[in-house]
Formats: sequence, C-alpha cells, structure tokens
Amino acid sequence: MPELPEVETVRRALDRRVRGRVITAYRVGRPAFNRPIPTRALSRLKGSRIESVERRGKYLILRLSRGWDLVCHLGMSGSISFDSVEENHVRFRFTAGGRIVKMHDPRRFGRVGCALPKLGPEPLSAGFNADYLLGALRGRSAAVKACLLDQAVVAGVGNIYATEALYHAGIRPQRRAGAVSRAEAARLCVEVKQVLRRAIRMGGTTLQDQAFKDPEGRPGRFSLRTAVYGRKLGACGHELKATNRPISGRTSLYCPVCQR
DNA sequence: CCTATCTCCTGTAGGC
DNA sequence: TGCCTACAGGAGATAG
Repeated sequence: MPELPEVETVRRALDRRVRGRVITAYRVGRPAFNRPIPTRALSRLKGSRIESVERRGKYLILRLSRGWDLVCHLGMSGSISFDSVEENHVRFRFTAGGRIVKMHDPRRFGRVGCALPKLGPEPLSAGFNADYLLGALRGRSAAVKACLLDQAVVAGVGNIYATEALYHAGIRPQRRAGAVSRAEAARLCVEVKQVLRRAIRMGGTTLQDQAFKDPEGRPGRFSLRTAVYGRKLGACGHELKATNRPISGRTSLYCPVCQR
C-alpha cells in the first residue's frame, strides 16, 4: 500500500507522538513479518529514546539514542496505529512514553530492523532533477515506468504515483526509457514532484479495498484527485487502456490519446 | 550491469 | 449463497 506520501504521513504522526519518548516494551507478533526481525535490532530497543522519526524513500527510520536506528518498511499492506484496540494482523508493537504503537500488516511483506538498501535520490529533493533523470534513463531499454519504480533510480515512487506522473507528463508507461527526450524528462521530473507534494498535502491515498489510514485513523483523501489510477476514464475524459503486459509486475493504465 | 520473472503472504472482488 | 480465480499500492532473489 504505502508509497512515499503515505509513509511521510505516518512519519509525521509518529514523530509528533513518540519523539523524545523512551521505548519501555516491545512485542513481536505471531506470526510476525515474513522476514524475521534481527535479534540485534530488538536487543537495542528497550531503554532507547526515540530522538526523531525520519523517512528515506518508503522506509521509516526511528533514530534511537546511543546512535542506533530502527529501519522499518510497511511493505504492501502495512499500517501503524496508536493506542488502537485493533489486534488484527499486529506483527510488531512497542510502548513509548506509555503510548502503544502497533504495526499491522495482513500480507506480512513489511520489515523491521532491516538495513537500508541502495536508494536513488529523494524525489522531492533538488538532486532529483531533469539532468539526473535523463542520465538515469539514458541507454536503458526497460519501460520508463519500470525505471520510476526502481528504488535505486528514485526512492519512494510506487505504482500509483508512477502512473499519475506519467499521465500528467504525457508519456506512455511502456515507452523505452532511453527514448525519453530531455524535455520530457524535465516534465516528468516536475510531475513526479507535483503529484507527490499534492498527495502528502492530502494525507496519502485511500483506495476502496486496502484503505490507507494514517496512525490517527484518518483515511487519506488523495483518491478524490487521482487522474488515472483506479479509474475507467482519465481526468481528460478519454477511456483509459492497460498496457499489453504488466510493467514490473504491475498493471499499468494510461490514456492512449494524451500519452505518447 | 541490465531486464524480466518468480516469490513471499492474506484479503477481497468478481465471475460462475 | 458458495467456490474459484485473479489481483492488490513492494522488493529481494534469481536466471538469462
């Protein structure tokens, strides 16, 4: 579920609620995540103070006292709640400053205590610009959308926002990355930033089934504003099409009229 | 290195 | 109604 705007929404809530608090207890769910939480990560938790909560791409990073970090990823279906009575799919929980923080994850794809992989620039940073993107796409035969989804190219973009940004940039998702012109790369860069900023402002995307809720239990409101994703007609009014083959394993919608 | 495919899970929607 | 299949917003491993 969560892409950059959803993770950022969670980060802000976590930072507001548990920053400066000391972790007094934790519990691993049964079953826990698909990937076990390393014991060396758990052994550091108790007694550590949460100095801040940060984000890199789709990863949450709890900066702990004594210089330790706890890196978390919400996977495809993960969410976080505070002091909730909900016990379904709780894979990990901790208590900080008397507040109980639960990580829910039905599909168990999430991870806690993992290492941060090699990631491309933050899409909202100055380092993600036309020059950079053009260089990253140059010479590649993969679909431009596959490159946007590649976290080593740019960190935090997933299927929803890649779909939206390509639509606004007028580029078909299946276009060979190396065939994206300089002007198009510049446009794409701007649209990625814009769609992410808008989604953060709206508190993330909520779709019908796996409804994203922030840790305060509020749904995201971005679904009201998607132009392509989850729609039959684009914002332009044209009928949307799916690419013949999925890209990076994801179904990919586009407007055959507006996107080239 | 690059690219495409498979896989880890569970829940849900839609077809019959 | 129930059963079955396909699919879901991620990403690491692997094979070519």
